[in-house]
Amino acid sequence: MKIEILTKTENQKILNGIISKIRDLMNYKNLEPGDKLPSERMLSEKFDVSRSNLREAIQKLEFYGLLTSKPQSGTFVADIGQVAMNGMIEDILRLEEPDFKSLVETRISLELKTVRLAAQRRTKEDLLQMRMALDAYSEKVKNGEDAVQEDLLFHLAIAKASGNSTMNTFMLIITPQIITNFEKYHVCDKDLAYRGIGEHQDIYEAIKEQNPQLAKAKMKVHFKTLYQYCYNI
Amino acid sequence: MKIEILTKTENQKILNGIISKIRDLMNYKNLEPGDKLPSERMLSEKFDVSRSNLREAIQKLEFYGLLTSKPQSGTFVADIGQVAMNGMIEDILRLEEPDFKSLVETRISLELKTVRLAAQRRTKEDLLQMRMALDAYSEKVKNGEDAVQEDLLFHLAIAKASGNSTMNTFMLIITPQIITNFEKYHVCDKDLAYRGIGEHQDIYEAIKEQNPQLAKAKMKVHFKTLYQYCYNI
DNA sequence: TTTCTTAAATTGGTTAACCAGATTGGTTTG
DNA sequence: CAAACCAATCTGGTTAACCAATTTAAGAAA
Repeated sequence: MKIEILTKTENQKILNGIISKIRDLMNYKNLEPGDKLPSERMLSEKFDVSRSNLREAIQKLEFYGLLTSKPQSGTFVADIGQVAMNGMIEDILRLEEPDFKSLVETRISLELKTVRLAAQRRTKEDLLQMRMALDAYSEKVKNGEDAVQEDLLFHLAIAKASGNSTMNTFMLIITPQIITNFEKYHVCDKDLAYRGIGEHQDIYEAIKEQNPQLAKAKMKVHFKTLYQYCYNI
Repeated sequence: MKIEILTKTENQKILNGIISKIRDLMNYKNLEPGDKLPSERMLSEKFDVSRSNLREAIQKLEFYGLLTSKPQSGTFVADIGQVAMNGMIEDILRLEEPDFKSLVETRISLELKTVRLAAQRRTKEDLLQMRMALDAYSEKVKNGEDAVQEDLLFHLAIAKASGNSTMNTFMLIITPQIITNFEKYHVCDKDLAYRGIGEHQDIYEAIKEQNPQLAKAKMKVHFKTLYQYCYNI
């Protein structure tokens, strides 16, 4: 068989095609939670795709919790009924690449929550890590150096201190994309960076004092100065 | 070479081991943004792991936006400096499986935002889809059937109407895990389901009227009844 | 007829061989 | 001397062969 190299978007298209075929099959066969899918080999032949592509598709559905595969046994429908299964797969297929505005919106929403949780739950170790990130940030800014990374680490330290592993994960997912965009558009100028020092300090103090409402307010201030230029992009 | 089948947790451990080795290498070699990593074959030999395992590790770092690999060319460090790179990898390695409480907290926080955005941005198609999900839910409840799926689809319709693809994705990620837990602990009794009809209706109306604050308030009410039993688990 | 045993077939996971495109270094050519 | 060219090599991606655990069902034993 001839080997073909695909770009990532082409590959994505094929994957989505396979996923929709899997959905159709599950509907046609009326597969219910716990039922076993046909084997990978059979499906790849039936759909006329390579087994590795089919595997990728299954793994994507596994990521969203819709299928689970057991070694040497089979791939099974998760505990999700047909209605929800169809709805979710449709959503997954329609998912588009996130735009910068979506990322920023989501970050603000998440951080206004993590900062409150951090104020409630922070341990001494959490405080120490935040302190270190904060100091590293100040140092860089005062030396006139770029401090986007240190800024980021301070915010990630807050996410960690929130004690919510889901939000922590989400912050990790969106953070690098935000950094990339920030650097691309040169969002951070020096004046902004200087103001950032005091704002970080305020947030840190509020968390230290375990004052969730104050922490949230200070985070809001921080975002306001951060993103006042953003929406012109 | 002898083939070994691993459980998913064992595999996860190996993956994390490889990731930390990649981090060490990047530090030792002072790799900067844009620099090329050694080839997969070299790394797999150097780390004494299979190439496929190494590939998985790289793909995980790609998922978090820390590396990008170009076909027939190489794997490159993303536009993230060494400090942030180290911090993020450390966070990724420490990530634990989300507990139910984290999921619920995150869902509430996300949905209180998506519902406001949906009220601002919903199109007529969005309304239609929400209406359909809502009717399907009522129907099921009135027939005394389980309606967890239809409930879910209503909430996903709101996420879609929010016009924020990032939040939409996040909702898709956490939703199946929440359903599974709900069904496991039998959170939803019939009384709750009946009240859900009216609450959904209220949320829908607020979104239709494009009243973000009211929509948020109604969503809060909905969550209150939904999760009043949850925290006993 | 029922239950236990066992061997063959099936399955998802893993490894190794292979492919096509990109890179690179040297050579040729203007 | 510089630019264009070309082939050998290297790279990530893809496929096919292989592995071991599981499942299945046929056969033996009760």
